[in-house]
Amino acid sequence: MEVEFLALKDLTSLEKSFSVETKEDGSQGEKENVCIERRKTTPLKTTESSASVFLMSRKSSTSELPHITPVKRTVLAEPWSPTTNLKVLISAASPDIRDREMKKVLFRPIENDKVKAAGSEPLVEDAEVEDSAQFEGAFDEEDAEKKPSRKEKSLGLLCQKFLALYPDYPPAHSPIWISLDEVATNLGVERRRIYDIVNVLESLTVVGRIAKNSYIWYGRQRLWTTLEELQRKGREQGYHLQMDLPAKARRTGQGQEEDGGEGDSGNAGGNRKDKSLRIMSQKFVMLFLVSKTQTVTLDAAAKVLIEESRDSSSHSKYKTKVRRLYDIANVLTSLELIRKVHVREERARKPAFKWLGPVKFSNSGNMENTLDVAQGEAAVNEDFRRAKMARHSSFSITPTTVSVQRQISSAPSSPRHHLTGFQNQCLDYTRKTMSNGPVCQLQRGGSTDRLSVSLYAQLSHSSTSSLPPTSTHPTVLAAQPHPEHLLIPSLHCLAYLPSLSQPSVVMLYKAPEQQEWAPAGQRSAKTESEEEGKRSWEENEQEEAVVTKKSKSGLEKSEKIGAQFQTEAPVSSLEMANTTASSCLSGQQGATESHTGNSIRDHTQPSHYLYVPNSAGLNNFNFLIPAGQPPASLSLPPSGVSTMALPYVLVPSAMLSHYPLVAGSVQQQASDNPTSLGFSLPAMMSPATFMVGTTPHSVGDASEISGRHLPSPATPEQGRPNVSTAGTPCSPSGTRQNVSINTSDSSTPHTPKETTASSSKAFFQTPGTLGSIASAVPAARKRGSAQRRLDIGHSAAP
DNA sequence: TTTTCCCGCCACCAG
DNA sequence: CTGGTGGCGGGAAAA
Repeated sequence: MEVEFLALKDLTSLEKSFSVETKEDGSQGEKENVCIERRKTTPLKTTESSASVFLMSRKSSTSELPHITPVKRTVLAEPWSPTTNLKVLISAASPDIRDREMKKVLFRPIENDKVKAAGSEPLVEDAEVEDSAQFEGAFDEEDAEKKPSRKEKSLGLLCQKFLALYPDYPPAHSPIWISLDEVATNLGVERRRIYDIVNVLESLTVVGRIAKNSYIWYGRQRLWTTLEELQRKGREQGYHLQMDLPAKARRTGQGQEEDGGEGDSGNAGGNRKDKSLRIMSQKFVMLFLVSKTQTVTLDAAAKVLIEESRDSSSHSKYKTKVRRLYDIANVLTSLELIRKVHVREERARKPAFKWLGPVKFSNSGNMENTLDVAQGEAAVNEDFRRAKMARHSSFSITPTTVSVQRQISSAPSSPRHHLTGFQNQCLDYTRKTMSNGPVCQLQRGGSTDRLSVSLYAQLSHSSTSSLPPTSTHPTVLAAQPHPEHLLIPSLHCLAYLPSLSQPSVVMLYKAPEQQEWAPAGQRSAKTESEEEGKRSWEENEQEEAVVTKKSKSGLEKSEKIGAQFQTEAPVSSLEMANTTASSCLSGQQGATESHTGNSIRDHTQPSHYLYVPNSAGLNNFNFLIPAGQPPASLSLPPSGVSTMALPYVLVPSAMLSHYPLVAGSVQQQASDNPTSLGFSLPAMMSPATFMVGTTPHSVGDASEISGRHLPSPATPEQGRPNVSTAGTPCSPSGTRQNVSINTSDSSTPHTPKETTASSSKAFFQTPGTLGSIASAVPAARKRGSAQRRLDIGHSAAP
C-alpha cells in the first residue's frame, strides 16, 4: 500500500517537478497554516478550501512558518486541479456536489494565476510547463472568474473528500486508522471542521473513535447495522409519533436516550460531550428511519431535537439547532444517505431532506461484516443499493491502486489500510457506481456495460503526519499486507477518486472485462435511480433541488454532452470521466466517436492510466499516463534520481473537471467555457513523453524537513513497510516505476524537503504515520495553540 | 429576503 | 497548564 502512496506521491512529485519551484517558497508549504492563517489574515483565503493540501509537506522546513503567511501558497495550492479533479469526480458521483464542483472548477486557473501574481512563487513551474502554460492560458479564460466561494469550503464537500479517502468497505481484518490531524492537513482545513464531520460519521459508525485524534474507519460496514438500530430506537422512542405531531406534542418519552443512547453506535468512549452533534445526528437519522415518507423537514427535526434536549426552545435555540442540522445534513448528504428536497407545506416550501438509505433492514442485523459486504449485500438488498446509489463512492479513494503500490517509496506513511480492503470494495464501488443514480443512466446510453474505469487517486500531500508516535495505529501494519490484492481489485474498481483534495494521482483504468455486472438487482437499482432522476425532473419541486442545480450549473454542459446517452439524468460524471479516460487510453481518437460512453466502453482497452492532476505548476493540465502500459515507457533508474520517461497525455484540467471533455464534445465545453477548451480530447491527448525525475525517496527529507521527530521512514510505528520499497507489485500496469516517480529531485532545485515531504509522505497515511507531521501538525496545532493563547489571554489576562 | 452554513471564539475536559 | 474537543452563534455568502 504504501507503495501506492508513494507512488502517488511520486506522481505528485512529478507534478511538482514541473512546478517545482513553487516549493521553493518556503511559505507555501504549509497549507494548513496557510489555510488557517490566511483566513484571518488574508482575504485570499477565499479560494483555499481544500486544495492546498499537498503542499504541506514543505512546511516541514519551517515548522513555525505555518502561521506565517502562507497565503500565497495557499492560493496556489488550492487552485489546483487536483482538488478540482476530485471535485469533479465527486461531482460526478453526486449531482449536488457536482454543481459545486462545476462552479469551482471554472475558476481554478484563475486562482493559480492569482497566486502567481502573488508572487510568491516563482513560477517556474510555469516556465517549465510552458506548453501547458499556453494551454492554461486558454483555459484560464474559462476559469477566470471563480473564486473561492463558500461552497468550496462547504462541509459537505469537505466530507466528500474525507470519505473519498477511505474505502466504503474496508477489510474487516485490517482496520484503517485515521488521524484527524492528518485528515485535516490533507484536506487543508482546520481541525474544527473535521470534528464536525467525524462526529457525525461516528454517530453512524462510519468511524469509531479510538483515542485522541485517532479514529478507526469502518466505512459502511457497520452502517447498515447502525441504521437498523437507530430505526429501532427511533421507534422505541416514538419518534415516528412525534414526527407526526404538530410541534410540541411530542415529548412523549424522549428522555431516555439522550446521551446514552447512542452507545452502541459506536462511540467508544463515552463522553458526555458527545452529546450534541453526535446525538443529534443519530436522532436526526432516526427521524428518517421512522418516517413514513422518509422525508424530514428541518423544521420538524429541529423541534423534535429541541424538545428532547428540553431546552427552552427559544427561537435562538431553534436557530442553533437548525444550524447544526445543516451541518449534519451536509455530512449525511455526502454519505448519500439523504438528499435535500423541498417540501411544500402549507404555505411555503420548507427545506427538508429525503432519506436515500435503506429503510428496511431485512437482513438479520449484522450485515456488516458479512461478506464483504458489498457484494453480498448489494446483491441482496435493495436498500443497500439505494444507499449506494447515491454515492459517489466511486470516488472514494481507495488506495490501493496499483500505482500507488508501486511507489511506496519511502514514505513511512501510512495508511495503507485501505488497500487491503479494496478488493471488495472495488467491486462495491463499481456496483455502486452502477447503481448510483448518477451513473445509472448508463443504460440509457445503451451501453449497459459500463466500463469500468477506475480512478485511483491519491493524495498527494503528504501530510506527514504529525503524530508519529501515536503509535497506535495498528493498522498500519495491517495495511500493507497484500499488495496483490490490491491489484486485483483494482481491476474492477470503477473509480477511485482521489481522495484528497489533491489527489496526486488518479488511475483510470478500464476493466478488462466488461462486465455484466450489474446483476439484476443492481439494474433495478439503476432503474430506480433513473426514475428518480426523472421524477425529479418532472417533479421539480422537491427534489429538484438537486437536480436542478445540476442542470443549471455545470450540468448543462455535461448533460448536453451526455445527452446522447442520457437525458435528463444527471450525467454521470463518472462515466464521462471514464469515458474520457478510456478514450484517452484507447487512443484518443475515440473520443470523438464515442460521444457516448459506449464506444469507449467498447474499447476495451484497459488501460490504466495514471491521472496526474496538474498541480500547481500546470494548472490546467493533467496527465494521463498509461500505466498499464508498458513499462517500457517508463524507466526507472535504480538509483536516486532518475528520470522517467512516460508517455503521457495531457488533459487540460479544465476539461477533466468538466467532465465534458470526455466525449468529445469539446464543443460543448467550449460553449461553456468560452474559450478555453479548445481542444478536443483527441487533440489534447497527444501523447508525449515526459520526463520525470525521481527521487527515490524523500523520506529522509521529509523527516528532515519536518524537523520533527519524524520518524521518517523508520518510524516505529507500525511497521509499516515502509517505504521504500515497495515495490509492490503493482499491478497491471506494472509500472510501478511510475510511482516512484516521485520525487523530488527531479529537476528542480527546489527544496527537497518540501517536495519530498509532501509528496512522499502524505498520501494516505494514516494517522500518525508519517512524519510529515510537521506540516500537518503544526498547522493544526498551532492554530489551536493560537486559539488557546487567545483563550488564555482571556482568562489569564484579566 | 431567507436559507445555508462558514468561521472561529471559547468552554470543557483529560492528561 | 496544555492541547484536544466541540458547543455555539455571529454574520455573510447563496438562493
